[in-house]
Amino acid sequence: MKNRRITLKDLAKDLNLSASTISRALDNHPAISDATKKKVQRKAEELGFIPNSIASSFRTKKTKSIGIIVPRIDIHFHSLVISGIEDFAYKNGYNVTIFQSKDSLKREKEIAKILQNRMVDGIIICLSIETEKCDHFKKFDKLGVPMVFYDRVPTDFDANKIVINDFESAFTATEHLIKKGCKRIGHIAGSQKTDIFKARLEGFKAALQKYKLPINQDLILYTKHLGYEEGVICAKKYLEFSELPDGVFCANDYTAVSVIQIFRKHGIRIPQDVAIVGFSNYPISKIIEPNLTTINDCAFQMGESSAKLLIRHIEDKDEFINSESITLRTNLIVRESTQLSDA
Amino acid sequence: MKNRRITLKDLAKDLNLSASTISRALDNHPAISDATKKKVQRKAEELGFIPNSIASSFRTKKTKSIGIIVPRIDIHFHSLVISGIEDFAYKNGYNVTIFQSKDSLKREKEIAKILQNRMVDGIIICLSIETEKCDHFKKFDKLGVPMVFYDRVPTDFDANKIVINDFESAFTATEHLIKKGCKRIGHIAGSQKTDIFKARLEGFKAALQKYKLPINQDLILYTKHLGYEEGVICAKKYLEFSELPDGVFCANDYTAVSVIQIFRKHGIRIPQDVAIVGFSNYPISKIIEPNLTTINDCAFQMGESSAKLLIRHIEDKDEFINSESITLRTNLIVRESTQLSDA
DNA sequence: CTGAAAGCGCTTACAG
DNA sequence: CTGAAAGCGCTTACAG
Repeated sequence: MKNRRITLKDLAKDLNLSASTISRALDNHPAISDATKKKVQRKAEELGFIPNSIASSFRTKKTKSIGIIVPRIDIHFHSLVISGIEDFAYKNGYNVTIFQSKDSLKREKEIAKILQNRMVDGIIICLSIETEKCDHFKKFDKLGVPMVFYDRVPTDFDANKIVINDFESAFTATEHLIKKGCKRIGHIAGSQKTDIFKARLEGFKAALQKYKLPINQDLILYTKHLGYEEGVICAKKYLEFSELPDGVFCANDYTAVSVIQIFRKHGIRIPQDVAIVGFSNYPISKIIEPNLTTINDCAFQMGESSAKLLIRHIEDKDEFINSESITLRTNLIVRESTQLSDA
Repeated sequence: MKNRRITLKDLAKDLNLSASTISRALDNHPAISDATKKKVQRKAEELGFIPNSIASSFRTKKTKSIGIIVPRIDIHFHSLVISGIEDFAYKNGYNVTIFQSKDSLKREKEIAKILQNRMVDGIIICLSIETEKCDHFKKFDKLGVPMVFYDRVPTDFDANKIVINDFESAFTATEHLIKKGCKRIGHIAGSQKTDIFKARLEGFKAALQKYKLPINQDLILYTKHLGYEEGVICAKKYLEFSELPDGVFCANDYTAVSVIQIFRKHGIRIPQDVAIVGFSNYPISKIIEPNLTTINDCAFQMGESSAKLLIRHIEDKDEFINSESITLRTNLIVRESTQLSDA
């Protein structure tokens, strides 16, 4: 029982007006009289007219659609970013089409190819972990399709970027430990191939230097993916030392959680014996006992900002701007893993 | 420096062929000679021709696009489902556009209105918590746009559904506690306005009945949203009883985690004194100590199945099928919260 | 095996 | 304030 859908023409015939007038009336065009607009709107409502957005996109070459490429959407950080993007996009009449690169460069390239078919007005990207060169994205510049990168951003060309200040955040986290009296501070680092983890390590070192604490290379442990299991291994390494660290700054919350759990199993009190700081403010940081002090990386806001920047670039192309780079403010959330609760 | 994009016509002129032939050649149409196909494909490659998918959609009335409406994408369950949908859709040449209802009926209706503009070939939906009547989705049936509902599904009309067997899963979870020797089993229930939580409560009761255990209403605690904080409150209620339960089946993992934490704080051993089972297999269930025994609700598979069913309905409309309902298998993952580890 | 032609449903520059 | 006309870039039924 599929009825043919109502088109502009149907409305036009019904009202004895031209399709042009109908189109303008529905678009609230200033040249159309209020009487006509009312009449058209009422009729459109009555017949249940829904404009064919594909036809409109085809004609205007605007899809009001944003493409997103993320490594995986089931990683909490990315799902929060996407949520922020969707929220801002929705409010501004854009919809959001998502693709997962699965951290595969090959798949990222495939997706980039697909997105050239004019399905979207702009693209928001977090690079796959495998991506080192971004040639497959350069063509969008030529095509006039704006891009915004977040979190993992290209280093080989000038692009719109939304990032947090990893160096400064790591500095703040480490400084917090120092101010709590820690003198022998460890760091669990992420892959040094990734800029953001490199910056976190640098921020860590810089804080130690500022406060004239020695940088003890043994206390810096490196992981590949900052996974929970890798955190367990790091924690056990610390336990083998003749002297424990009295504070650990972990480059993410997963590893921080494993350190807390392993240390506690060995009767080490947190924060009295060792204070722990994480990074990202994952949901688990509020649940683990003791609650984890961590850096709030503002993922939702990162999504909002990405969408905002992208839509601005879509809607008014300022020929003088080549690229914009925005750094978001993070904040340290102090919880029990560095501070005894009052209770 | 935006160059005009290459179109079929450009290729046609270049090769002294008609646009029809180009179109067919690129589509691998059987009537076109292999020689021509080769020639066309080579030229297309050379000039960097990318077909305008909007024009094609407009013409064929197929967008190769799926719409998803979820309450929130930053809820882990939904992000897993979406991941499953994206994965299956991608393999089959579909892309995926997401909308968040934010659990608001008003917003869900707005989105339903937007999606009538022919942007998508089909829709996958998890109803907002506020939704009781689904009139705003019925028009898609008339329009011939297939829908698949998952998790929270409509009860007021016949629709394609993908669900798990909540009753049976709850039965299994409770039976597991009984077989571990529990005789006084509590249940933390979700809102009884939601079918799935009602079914979990029923499954709980059915297991008790089967094993001739009394159903003690006092031990059944009701929450609104099964939130972590609500779980804390429930756990404290249990502590006020003259006799503790010796097992608790929680309708989700968050409340199970809070029960574990609160009980342990009061020196209650888990599983020796009280055994705990959750529901959903959230990431935290593997991290909390003791690890949580829980029902794996197969969220990713639910996404895959939803996409598979939807695409089947999009691609070959079988006039005889009015609606399909698929129930997925779940499984109990036994961990330390009900069983002492060997270590 | 290939081509000419029509048309999908809008929007908009131009004319009045 | 309104209309006639062209056209966006494809696809496909029809013809040869």
